[in-house]
Amino acid sequence: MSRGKSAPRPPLSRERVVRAAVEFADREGYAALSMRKLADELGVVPMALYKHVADRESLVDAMVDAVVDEYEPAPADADWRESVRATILSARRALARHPWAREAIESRTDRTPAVLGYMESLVQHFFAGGFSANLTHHVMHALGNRIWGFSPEMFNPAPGAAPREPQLSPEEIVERFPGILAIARAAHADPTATSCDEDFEFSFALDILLDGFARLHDRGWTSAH
Amino acid sequence: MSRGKSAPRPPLSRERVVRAAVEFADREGYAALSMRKLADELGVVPMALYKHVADRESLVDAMVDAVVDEYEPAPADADWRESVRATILSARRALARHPWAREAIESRTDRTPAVLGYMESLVQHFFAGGFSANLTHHVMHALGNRIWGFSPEMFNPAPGAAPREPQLSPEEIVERFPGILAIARAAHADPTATSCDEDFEFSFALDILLDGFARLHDRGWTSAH
DNA sequence: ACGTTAGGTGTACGCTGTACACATGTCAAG
DNA sequence: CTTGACATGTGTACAGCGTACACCTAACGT
Repeated sequence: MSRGKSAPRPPLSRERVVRAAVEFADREGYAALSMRKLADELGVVPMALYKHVADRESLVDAMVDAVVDEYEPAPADADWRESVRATILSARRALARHPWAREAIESRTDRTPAVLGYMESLVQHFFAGGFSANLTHHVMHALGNRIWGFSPEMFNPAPGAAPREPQLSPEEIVERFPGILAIARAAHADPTATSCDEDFEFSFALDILLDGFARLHDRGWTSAH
Repeated sequence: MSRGKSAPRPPLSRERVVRAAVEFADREGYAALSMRKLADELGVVPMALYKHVADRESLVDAMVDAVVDEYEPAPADADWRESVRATILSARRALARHPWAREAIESRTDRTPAVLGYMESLVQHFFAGGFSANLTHHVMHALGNRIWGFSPEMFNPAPGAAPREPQLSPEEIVERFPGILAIARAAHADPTATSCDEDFEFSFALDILLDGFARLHDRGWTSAH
């Protein structure tokens, strides 16, 4: 009799699971993502997911891979500096589309092949610019998580999170943290602005690092291990 | 009669709870810490903790505060650069004593007064060096999480964590990630060494940033907002 | 002597990841 | 056509989590 059931649900697949997870996290945030809610989303019982992903950890791995897949390659004619910069800013654009990816990436301990591939591409940009393996090693460390297009939020709390406590009165802030207050105001032409231009801050720090790399490279720097 | 009970347990207090939590995390790791296990540790029922801390989040806040309290002030006669460097390296030493603090700090969204006080002290070092509020704002962003004494682990997986999958064969690594392999080897005089000198990498990146800050400061740089 | 309160207890709820046994539907081999 | 294997989805169950809420008990100020 086949089945004229109400919902002729397409069969699951690893790819469908991962895509649904990405969309769910885009919509509801990383913290809201759970195996059970994702199963609900797919109209399926939680354990069904485990036929397609080993566990939650490897699902997140796959989600990160999906983000990395969105990175755009650097223009072919660029020098090392432009290549690295363009690649990292492309990562940053992908991150803007998937804000949860920051938390996901920070929580990873293992590197998937896709992730290693991305890091390899950065390394090759430095090599193409004549960087030694030694210097490249150190500059990759110095970039750190910045290769994923994010730097830690210094002043802006995570979006959508209300402070847990009243914390401090304005008077106390003025008295105890005048410096923080001053620099918070100094960054904005509009002194009532509440949030920083994160893109600017990101490029600012990135360029300082790239400048430093260039200088070390020019003078043939190497660590004296 | 009074009570000659077997365990004349000292009464709980917020400080005792926090200290026990710090010791537990030192010993068992951040992931292992739960309200229930901590209560066990203190010979008390889980809900008893809630008489002293509002919830798990504010317990972690207090734990981070405890770490920040261990930071040592910079020598009084140092210039801005030495002061900042010494302060941050002091934070790094505290982090070495409390490895869980990295995860804890990364998971914070609100800043406690103690945390703001630490940031304020850094800001004041820059001010004392003649930095404008504007430049100080940007350099604080550029430092990012580095002010807490850590940079992201690029290559070393979290200590004590076994890889979940065999991942890739050595042949595949050689073929697909020659650059990563090269830089992994280049950093160590001993090519069989498996881990990086994280302290070196940390200072390396920190000094590049401080160099950059000094240069911008010397030329009176300001963002053209 | 008595009401208030601070601190510890016990129970309970809803949430999480996932182990395990089971049902079903598809397909290859006999 | 039958049969057995395999892939896929289901259902139940368990241990763990944070924490709300009602309760008890001991100490203390009046």
